[in-house]
Amino acid sequence: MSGSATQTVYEQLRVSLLAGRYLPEAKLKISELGSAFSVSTGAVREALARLTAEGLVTAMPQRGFRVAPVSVADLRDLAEMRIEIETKCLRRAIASGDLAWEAAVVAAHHRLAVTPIAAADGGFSPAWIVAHGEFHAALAQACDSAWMLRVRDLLFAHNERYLDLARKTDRGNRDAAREHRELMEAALARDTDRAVAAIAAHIGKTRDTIESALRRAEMDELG
Amino acid sequence: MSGSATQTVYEQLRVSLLAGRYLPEAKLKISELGSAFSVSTGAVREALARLTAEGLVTAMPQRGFRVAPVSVADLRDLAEMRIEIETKCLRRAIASGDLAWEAAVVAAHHRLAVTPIAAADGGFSPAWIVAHGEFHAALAQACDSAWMLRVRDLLFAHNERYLDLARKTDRGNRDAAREHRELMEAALARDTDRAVAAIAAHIGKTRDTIESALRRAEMDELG
DNA sequence: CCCGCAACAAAAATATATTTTCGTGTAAAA
DNA sequence: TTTTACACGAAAATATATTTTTGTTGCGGG
Repeated sequence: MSGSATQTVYEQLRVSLLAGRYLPEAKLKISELGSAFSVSTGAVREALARLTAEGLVTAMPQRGFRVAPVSVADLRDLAEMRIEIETKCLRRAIASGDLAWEAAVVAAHHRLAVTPIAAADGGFSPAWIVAHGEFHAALAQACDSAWMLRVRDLLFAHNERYLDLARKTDRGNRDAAREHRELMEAALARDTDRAVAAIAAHIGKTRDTIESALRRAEMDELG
Repeated sequence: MSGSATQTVYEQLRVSLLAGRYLPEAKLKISELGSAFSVSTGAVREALARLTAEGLVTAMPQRGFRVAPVSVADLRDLAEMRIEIETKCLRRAIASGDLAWEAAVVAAHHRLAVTPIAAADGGFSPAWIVAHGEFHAALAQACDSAWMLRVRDLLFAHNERYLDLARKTDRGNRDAAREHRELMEAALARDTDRAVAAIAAHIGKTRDTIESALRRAEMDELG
C-alpha cells in the first residue's frame, strides 16, 4: 500500500463514491467496510469522518453513516455554482497560464481523447472518468487562486457523483469529445470569451443530460 | 453533553481553532487533547479528520496533525474569494428574502450591537465573535442556493481564524459597528448595490487591518 | 386484529491495548 | 572534531475489546 491504512480506505471509498458504486442514501456499515478493506473500524470511521466534512457522506448521530443523497434540485444548484466558479477559474488560468500549463492541457486532452469512454457495465469506464477529471483539472490548474481551485475541486467531485447517472440516456446522442476539443482549443488560443462560453455550455449540457436521467430513474422507482 | 463524544470534541476544537486559541502550525497532540477533553484517542482522531477535510488542520502522514498555517497570501486570496461569494449571496438573499429573514437580520444585528467587543485578554470577546458570525450568516441565509451558502460558510470560518489577529491594531481606529449598521440598513431597504458595496468594503477593510497585524507579527518574530 | 412492551440481536460509539514509526541523543569510529 | 550507527523514548497508527444505543422480533394484553 502507498500510505497509511486510513488514507487508503479514504481514497478507495472516495473513488467508489464518485463512481456511484454505492447507491445514494445507502447505509455504510462500518464493520462491513472494515472487513472489506481488511482494516480496523477506527480507520474506517476516520475516513468516513473526512468524507462527511466533504459532503459525500452524511453522518447520523448514533445511527451511522450513509451515502449523501442526490436530487434534481441539488444537481441544478451545483451546476449553477460550477458555472460561476469554473468560468472564473478558466479566465484566470488563461490569463496566467504559461507554457507548462499549455503542455499539461494538451497532454491531458490527448489522454482523454484516446481513452475509451464506455465500460463493460454500460457506465463510464473508470479510466475515462479519471482522464476526464484530470483534463478539467489541468485546464483550471493555472488559476492563481488556491481557494478558487479548492472550491472548484469540491464542486467537481460532487458533480462526478452525478456523472455516471447520465450514461444511460447519453448513449451516442452527444459528442462530449467535441466539446472538450473545442474547450481546449479556445483555451490554448487564449480566447477567453470563447473558452468561457464553451465550458459554461459544457456544464449546462451535462446538467440537462443528468437531469433527464435522474427524472427517468425517479419515474422507474415510483412506477 | 449534547451529542456524542466525537461531536463534542469536534465542535470544541473547532471554536478553539477559530478563536485562534492555538497558534498556527502548532502541533496537536492526540493524547493530550484526549485527556484534555477526557475522551479516547479515537474520538480525537475522528474530529481531527473532519477538521482536516475542512482545511482548518493539516495532517502529516505518520507525523500527526498541526494547526493549518496562515499567511498574508492566503489571507488576500481568501478575502478576494469571500468578496465574490458574499456579494453573490447577498444579492440573492435580498432578492428572495422574506419578512422572516428581515426579522432575523434585525435580531442578529441587535445582538451584535449590544454585545461588548473587547475581551479581558485584549482579543475579541467570544460572545462578540459568535454574534458577529451569526449576523453575517443571517444576512446571507435567505440566499436560495445551498451550495453557495455552504461555500460561504467554509470561507467565513477560515476568515474567523484571522479575525482575532486584527484586534491588536484595530483598537478604536475602526468603526465596525457602523459598517454593520450600514450593511443591514441597505439590505433591509433592498438597495442591492449599496448593500453589495458595503459588504465588499467591509471585507476589504477587515483584510487590510488583519494584513497589517499579520505583518507586524512577522516582524516581531524575526526581530 | 392491532397496539405496546420486553427481550434479543446488530451495529455504532467509545475505551484500551498493541504495534509501528519517528525524532533525538549518545557513543563509537573515521 | 565530525559523522554515522544504534538505541531509547515519545507519539502516531492500528487493532481489539467493551460499552451503549438502536432496531427488531415475538409475546401478551387490549
